[in-house]
Amino acid sequence: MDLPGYRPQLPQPLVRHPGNCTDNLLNLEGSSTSQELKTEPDGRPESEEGCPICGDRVSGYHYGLLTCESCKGFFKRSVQNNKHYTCAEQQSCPMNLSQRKRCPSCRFQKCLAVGMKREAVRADRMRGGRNKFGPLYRRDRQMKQQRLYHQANTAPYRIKMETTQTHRPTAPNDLHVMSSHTSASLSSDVFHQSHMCPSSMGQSGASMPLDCTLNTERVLTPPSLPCPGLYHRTFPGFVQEKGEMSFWCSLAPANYPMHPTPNNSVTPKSTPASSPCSTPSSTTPLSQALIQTPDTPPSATLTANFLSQLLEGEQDESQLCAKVLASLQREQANRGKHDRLNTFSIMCKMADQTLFGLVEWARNTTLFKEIKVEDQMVLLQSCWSELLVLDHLCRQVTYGKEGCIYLVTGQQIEVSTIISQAGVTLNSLVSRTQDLVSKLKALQFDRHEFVCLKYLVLFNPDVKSVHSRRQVEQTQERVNRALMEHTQRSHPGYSDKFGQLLLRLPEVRSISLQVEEYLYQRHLLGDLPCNSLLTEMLHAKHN
DNA sequence: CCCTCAGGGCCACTT
DNA sequence: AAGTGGCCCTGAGGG
Repeated sequence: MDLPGYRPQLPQPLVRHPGNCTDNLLNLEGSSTSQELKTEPDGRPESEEGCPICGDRVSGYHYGLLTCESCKGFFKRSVQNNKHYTCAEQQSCPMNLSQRKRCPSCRFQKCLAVGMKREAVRADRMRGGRNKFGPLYRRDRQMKQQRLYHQANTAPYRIKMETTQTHRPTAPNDLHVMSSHTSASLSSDVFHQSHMCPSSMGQSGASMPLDCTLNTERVLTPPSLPCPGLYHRTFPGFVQEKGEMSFWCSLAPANYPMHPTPNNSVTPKSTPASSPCSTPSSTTPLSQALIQTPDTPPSATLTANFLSQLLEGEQDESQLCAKVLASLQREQANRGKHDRLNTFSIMCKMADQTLFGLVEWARNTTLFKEIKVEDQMVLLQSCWSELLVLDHLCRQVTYGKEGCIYLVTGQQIEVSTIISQAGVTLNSLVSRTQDLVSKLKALQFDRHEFVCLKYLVLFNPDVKSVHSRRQVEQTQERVNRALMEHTQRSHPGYSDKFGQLLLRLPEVRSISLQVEEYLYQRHLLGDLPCNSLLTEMLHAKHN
C-alpha cells in the first residue's frame, strides 16, 4: 500500500556498546549492521545467544529473526513444500543441536513460536534483494545490543527459555459477541484484581451478530455501571461535540494542572503541574530518579518506587469500560432507528475512546508533562497506534479467554467469528495479535511490564523533530532499566524475560503500522467516523 | 555505483 | 529416496 508522505520512523533506542560501559553512548541510527552485532574482533559470532530454535550458531537474520543456517533451510523447505508434520510424542520434544532432526513437527512449531515468518518465504521464489522486514531487523538488532549491554552489566547468569507452544484449539464457530463476564474466573487477573467490569455489563445471553447494529437497549444499557452518571461529560480540553476543537488545540492546556478524572469530580494530582519547559532537574521523585547517572546502580527500592509511580497514572479498566459504553450509548441515542452504527463504526468508536484515554494517560504522567508541548505532540503522533496495540494486548492477556477477543466494553468476540467474516487484512491483524498475546501470556507478562513498554514506546528519542531529545532518551533509558530490574526481581530464575519482552516490540510496531494502513484505507473509503481523534491522528501522519 | 545482507538454490552428506 | 545443512549466488535498497 502506498501511503504518500508516510515514513514510519523506527524507534532507535539509545544503547551502549557492550565493550564500553562508561559513557560511550551510541546512537545506532544508520550505523548498525548485523556484522556489528554478530561478530567479535576475532571474527567469531558474538551473539552468545544461539539460534532460538536449536541453539546452534546463528548465521544472520532469516525469516524474521536471528537463526542458524540449518533452521533457516528447514523453515524454507517446510514452507515452500507446504509440509504438514505430525509429532509422535506430546508435541513437546526437546529441541537442541543434537535433537533438532528428531521431530520436524516440534521444530517447525518452535520456528513459528519464536517468530519466524512464513510470509518471508517468497512465493515467487525470487532471489536476492531485501524484504519488507528490514526495518524490523534493524530495531531487533538494537534491542539485542541493548540487552547485551544490560546483561554485561548485571545478571551473571542466564537461563534459556523453553519456548511455549502457542498453538491452541480452534474456537467454535459461533457468530456472536458474547457476554464476557462469565470469563472472570477464566482470566488470569493479574492486573486489576478488583477492577473487573460489573457482571451485568453484557447481560446474560446478550449477543449480537457481528454485522448487526448494536442494540442499545440490550447490549449497551449497563444497569449497574460502576459509577452511574459518570463520563456523560467530556474530558476537559477536548470538546466532544466534535469539530469544535481539534485534539491538538486541546493539547496545549497540558501546561496547566491536569484533570486526571472526568466530570471534574475528583482528585487533584499530588504532583504539582509542571511547566512544559521545565527541565529534568525538577524536584519530583521521578526526576530525581531520572537524573541519576546511568552508571549508578539504582537501589531496588528506588526502582520499585519509580515503577509504582509509573503505575499510578494507569487508567482504571472499569472506568474506561464505563466511559466507552456511555459514549456508545450516547451516540446510539442520538441516532434514529434506521441510522444505527454498524459493527465497524462501533469498533472505531471504541478505538477512538480508548485512544483518547491513552492520550489523557500520557498527558497526565509527570514525565511526559516535563517535556515540551511540541514534543508531546510529535511523540504521540508517532506512537499512538503502538499504544493502542499495547493496550489491546494487555487487555487480552489480562481478561481474554482462549479463542476470543476481549473488547474494551467488556464484551467478547470469538476469533472464529472474525475470521469467517473479515477480510484478509483484518484476519492477518487478528491472527498476528493473537499470536503475540499467546507469547505474552507464556512470558507471564505483568502490569508493571505493560506500563514500562508503554513508556518505552512513548518516549522515543528517534522521532524526527523532537527537540528535547536528550530528555526523552534519559526517560527511555530509565524506564528500560526499571523494566530490566523488575523482570529480574520478579522472575529471578528467568533472566531472559527482559530481552524477550523487548523483542516483542518490533512486532507491536509492525502490527501498529498495519493497523494504521488498514484504517487509512478504510478512511479513504469513507468508513471511519468523521471528527474522531483516530482520523486526526491518521491525518497528522499522512500530512 | 558499490556494498550489504537476507532469501533462494545447489549439492554433498546423512538418515 | 527424502531430508539436512553448509556454502554460494542473487539483487533490492541504502550510502
